[in-house]
Amino acid sequence: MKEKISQYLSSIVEDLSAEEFVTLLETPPEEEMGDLALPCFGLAKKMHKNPQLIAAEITEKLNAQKEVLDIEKSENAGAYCNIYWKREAYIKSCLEKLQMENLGVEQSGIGKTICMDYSSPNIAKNFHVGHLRTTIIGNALYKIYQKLGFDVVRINHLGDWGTQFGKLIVAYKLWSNEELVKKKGIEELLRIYVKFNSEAEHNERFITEAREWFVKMEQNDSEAIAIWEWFKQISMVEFERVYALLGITFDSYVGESFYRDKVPALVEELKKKNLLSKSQGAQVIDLEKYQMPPCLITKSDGSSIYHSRDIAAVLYRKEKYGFAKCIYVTGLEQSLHFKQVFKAIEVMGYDWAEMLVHVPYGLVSLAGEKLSTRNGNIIYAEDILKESIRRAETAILEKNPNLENKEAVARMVGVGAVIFHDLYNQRIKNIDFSWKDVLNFDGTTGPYVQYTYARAKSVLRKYGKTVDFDQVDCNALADNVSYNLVKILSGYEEAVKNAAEKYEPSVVARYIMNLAAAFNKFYHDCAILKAEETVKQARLALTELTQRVLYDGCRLLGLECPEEM
RNA sequence: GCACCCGUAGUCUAAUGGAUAGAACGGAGGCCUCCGACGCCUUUAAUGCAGGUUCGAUUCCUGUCGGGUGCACCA
Repeated sequence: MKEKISQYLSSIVEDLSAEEFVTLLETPPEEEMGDLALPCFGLAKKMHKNPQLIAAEITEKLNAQKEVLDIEKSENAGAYCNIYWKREAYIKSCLEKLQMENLGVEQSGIGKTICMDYSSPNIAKNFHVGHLRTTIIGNALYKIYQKLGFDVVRINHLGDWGTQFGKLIVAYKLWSNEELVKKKGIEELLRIYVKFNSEAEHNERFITEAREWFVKMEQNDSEAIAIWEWFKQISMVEFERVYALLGITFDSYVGESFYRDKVPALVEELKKKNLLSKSQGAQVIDLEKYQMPPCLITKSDGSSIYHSRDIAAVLYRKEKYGFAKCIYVTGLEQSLHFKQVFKAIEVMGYDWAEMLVHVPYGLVSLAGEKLSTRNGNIIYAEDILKESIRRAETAILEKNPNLENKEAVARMVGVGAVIFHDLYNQRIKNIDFSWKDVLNFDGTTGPYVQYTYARAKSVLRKYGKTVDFDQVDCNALADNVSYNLVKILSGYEEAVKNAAEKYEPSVVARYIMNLAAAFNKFYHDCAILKAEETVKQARLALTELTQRVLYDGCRLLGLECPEEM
């Protein structure tokens, strides 16, 4: 319908195409101002006329074409030209679109592959509140791209290689043993890692030894590798528990260690392309031209480093998956690292360097302090999720004690609260972790959305029959409250596209929130089952579609929706 | 020192360069004989500062102040 208007506008205004009008037309800030607005400031320049005059003229012309354009009326307000749809026609087209495949969302990504690198926790460390962000944001983006038809490869690029494991081996040999690690698992690994770091502060020798052990690992020393593999297994068990709670899976767990034997080839390639220079014993790519510190490829002891492993990884991925885009979801503090890696790919002559995207998120702090394993300023992901589930259980016992599958519902609601809390604001914002905020179930929260869904489902259950869309009289939804709900529903596709374009799941989270709020108002103001038959059918149809979009949108974020709660 | 990110009600935050800056939490008050009150309604309060570009700036540019982060052998 908007296209039709744009077509017409371009026919009466010389210098502007229909496409330009589509981008020019905006949604008015207030409901009373109509459904579509054309600001005429820009036209004033081209036409050398007063913008208010132009708006008045266009308004008049639109009004003369009301029938053809499916509009109720057009009104002039200052330099704006406000357009009101014929509600019945508009509602009809919205409802039809939402009944289409994929809720009317165009699958523009079909045939294209996106690699997504997210979560990627470090082996031998606990999965904490910081890892939760990359995991949740990454998962939401994965679902969003998948919805748009992209073929998405979910890669958990495990932090399972590097000097830190040398440290761990040294620490293990000095202060631990097989029995202790078997008994206490990751807790013990963490204990000796912390001890190593504090001891190393006064003793340089420890660091040297750790580097030596890492060199041994890179040379496939059997003892070093055996210990490393054992530690890795212990960690994976813990990570999987968290992923299971979140309901998140990956397509590949190929971590950093996988690329250790691919760095020599990278070094050769760089040498051939004359990009490698020696600096203080290390081999680097000089990036001074680009106002960046050099990109380290091998350390002075010859071992690889995360820059080189990341470069090797992206070359491998391009070869294996032929991605149209490779997305990295990590903390903002790694911005420089990815700038260097992407630039390295570019100077190596790969034109697909522009397909690499860093999607950063803000830092998580605790009580205003940086998270730190060493001094215990840390909260574990599993504890947060479990506490939230407990909190949901308490709420259920209080509000709906007869509910069946309490445990399953408590998990959906508790986990949903944590996920939604992480996705509702722009990812770039820093978060100071607060139990109170995470465990809040009122207002703009996951449980609010889930509750709304359960409410809609409850109405449909009471009705008992399948909603018949052919019976719908769109005039019955022309009141302001219902109409507003229809308008929001029709914005689903745009929200999903927008989120994908900006790598920003919060766009979907906010959309879902708006939708839930609009439905709650509708539910409050418009009796559904008690309305007279024609109106009832129309309202049921609206309830059905709302419920579908809520469900689908929640799925995109990683939230599950219980039928009852 | 250099670079990057962020400054909006008491708090946490939204706003493709557009109309009266929109929510939530908190505070004050109201709505369950009525489809689920984890809901709805009313009320309270904000763009760090100074310039610039523009018909129009929360948004873009410059400077400044405040907070966060990063600057090669950790990831």
